[in-house]
Amino acid sequence: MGKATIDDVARMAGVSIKTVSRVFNNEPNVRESTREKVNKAIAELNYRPNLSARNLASHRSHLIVLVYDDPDNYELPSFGYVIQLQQGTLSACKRHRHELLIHPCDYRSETVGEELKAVLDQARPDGVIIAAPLSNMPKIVEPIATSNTPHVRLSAGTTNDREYAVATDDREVCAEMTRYIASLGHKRIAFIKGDPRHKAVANRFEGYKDGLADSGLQFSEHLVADGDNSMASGEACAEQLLSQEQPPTAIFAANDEMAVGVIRAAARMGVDVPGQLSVAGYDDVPLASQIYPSLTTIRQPLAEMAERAAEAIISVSQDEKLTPGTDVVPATLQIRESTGPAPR
Amino acid sequence: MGKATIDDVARMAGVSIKTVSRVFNNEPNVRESTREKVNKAIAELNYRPNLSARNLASHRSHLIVLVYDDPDNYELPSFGYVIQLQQGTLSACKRHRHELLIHPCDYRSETVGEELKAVLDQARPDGVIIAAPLSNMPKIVEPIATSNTPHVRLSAGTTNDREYAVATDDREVCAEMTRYIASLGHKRIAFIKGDPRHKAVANRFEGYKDGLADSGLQFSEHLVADGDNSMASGEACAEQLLSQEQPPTAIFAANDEMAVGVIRAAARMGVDVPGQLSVAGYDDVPLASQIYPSLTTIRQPLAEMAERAAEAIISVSQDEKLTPGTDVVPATLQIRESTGPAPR
DNA sequence: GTGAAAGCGCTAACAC
DNA sequence: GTGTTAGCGCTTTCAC
Repeated sequence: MGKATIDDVARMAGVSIKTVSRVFNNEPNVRESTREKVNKAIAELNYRPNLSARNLASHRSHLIVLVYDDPDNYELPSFGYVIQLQQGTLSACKRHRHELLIHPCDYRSETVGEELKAVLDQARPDGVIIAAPLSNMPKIVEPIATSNTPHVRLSAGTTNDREYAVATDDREVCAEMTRYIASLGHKRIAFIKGDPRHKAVANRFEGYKDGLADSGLQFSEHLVADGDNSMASGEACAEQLLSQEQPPTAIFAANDEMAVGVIRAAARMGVDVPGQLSVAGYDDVPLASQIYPSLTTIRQPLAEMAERAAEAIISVSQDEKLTPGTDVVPATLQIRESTGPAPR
Repeated sequence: MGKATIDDVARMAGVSIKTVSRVFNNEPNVRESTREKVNKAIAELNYRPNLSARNLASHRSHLIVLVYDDPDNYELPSFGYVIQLQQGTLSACKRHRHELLIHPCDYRSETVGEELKAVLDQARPDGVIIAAPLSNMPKIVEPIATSNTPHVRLSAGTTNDREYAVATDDREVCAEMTRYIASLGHKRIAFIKGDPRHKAVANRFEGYKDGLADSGLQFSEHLVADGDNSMASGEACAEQLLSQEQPPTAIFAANDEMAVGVIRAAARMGVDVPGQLSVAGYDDVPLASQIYPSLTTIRQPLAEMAERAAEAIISVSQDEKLTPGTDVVPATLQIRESTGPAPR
């Protein structure tokens, strides 16, 4: 009655439980005829090994935990973010008969670290996938890392060469965005750099320079400002850039937060976006499509990234350690209202 | 290091493991001073019981499975549905230290029943929450029922008196909507029925008739059209209804998709909404608040329904059986722009 | 190739 | 009140 145990199968097939275990786990050293007998019994009894028993004995849970920012704090547009992450993870899970446990968390909470530790200690998942922006928060990542659970960070700004991560080809797609802006007729395209500690952000700056070169535009230090990834820094940089004698007609910020800061600064200064100033960001955070004007930005292929992360975890749970390095998945432009033809 | 076991705690507190178990599970018959000693050791070692071991020994997994229609098959509007279900379930889970395993499924798949059985046999969750429309499909519900796992169906059209379920008062709220429309002065209020296979939809029609009666209006077959839940069918029905000699001044559709179809048809026919025609729907899909004019509709409290279902499962996993019956969570009218005073 | 025995970390049933 | 003894259903180790 759906409750067949390994003993039932062993009895029915006339072998020991160990042999059943071997067959089910595709281990070698089983005679073909024995394997068939066992498989027949498994099918007949509709046997499914009890996950808990398996986990307890083998330290493998066939469980993956997905950690992301609680959409409770947002509105509809962020739902797509969550669903994509889930779908990507699930497709890998289904393929390998793993289960997905979701764990949205509020990074503002004091106890979020404790909470995560509790989940990992209790459920002992085979691995954890940490979505951006949480993947960049020590408060989140550290408890997971110290719990010794294999984990994959998605689009982590900083990468540790000893870990495996999944990210997008920041440099290439930033070059593409820059070329797109140039194609609208802009000649003075500024860039706001992000926190220099984030390696990814450095790549974005390189991409911007590549794009300028590709478009036959001159790079100028006057069109570069140093932000720190915060909205406030975006505002400050925008003010600085726009109060020059030859202000830019477009500003490309290394992340959406800063880009939103630019839009706010422009509004305050009476600069029309996109009429007088085009603005672009990076990440396609939910807010990007909510503000007015909606933000042209770069969108990461979340489902595919999550899927790769899950695959990595699953493949490793059968062997040893996640091989260090970063898997790169291409990102795409999301053209919205904040960019338009150059003025005049 | 985060791997403290019950033995470690027992040793540290100078008691037996059974006493630790008792303390952790809040069982009675432990002297207060002992309890304190143990709790101190638990805190010091940061002890978390291993879920698998617990499950194996107690047949309680502290896991809830949420089953819903795979949003892969849909578009953005359905995401809110999924997120609400998840959030409702999660808030009950967090409160009781349970974990949530999600299982979207494609009801079109041949093997969906097998798949569900496999999940339940392996993970042995404390319970399963089945969201509509899957909660109405024998193909989905039956494998779960026969697996003997406690399950709660959300908004199931048909209910079995031996089971516990959570639903909305479709009929009552539809009567309420009808009365509301009548209160605006409308005398000819039409109704568009949905797919007849959905029992819930039949209830909506009954509610419409109740509402007419309550308002002293005559029911007329000429004011009823048969849709199939699609937007296209809403358009077709609207055309049919509006081209009568005595066209209705209000149309209440059994779901939002069809109501949106009505609005589109009206726009095409040059009928002003709500000036000449009031329109109402059911479900409060995201699109309802996005279109112009925004749609007056009925909102199901999905998160709350899921939360109740989870609470029921959790409370029962500590005792015996889900008490049969249907918990009714009231749906509410969302009055927006598409309804207004009757013309003239 | 196959099986017997020993546990994984917990809870249940029953002592004391 | 508290501890002891058995398992839960598997995998692991190691013997055969």
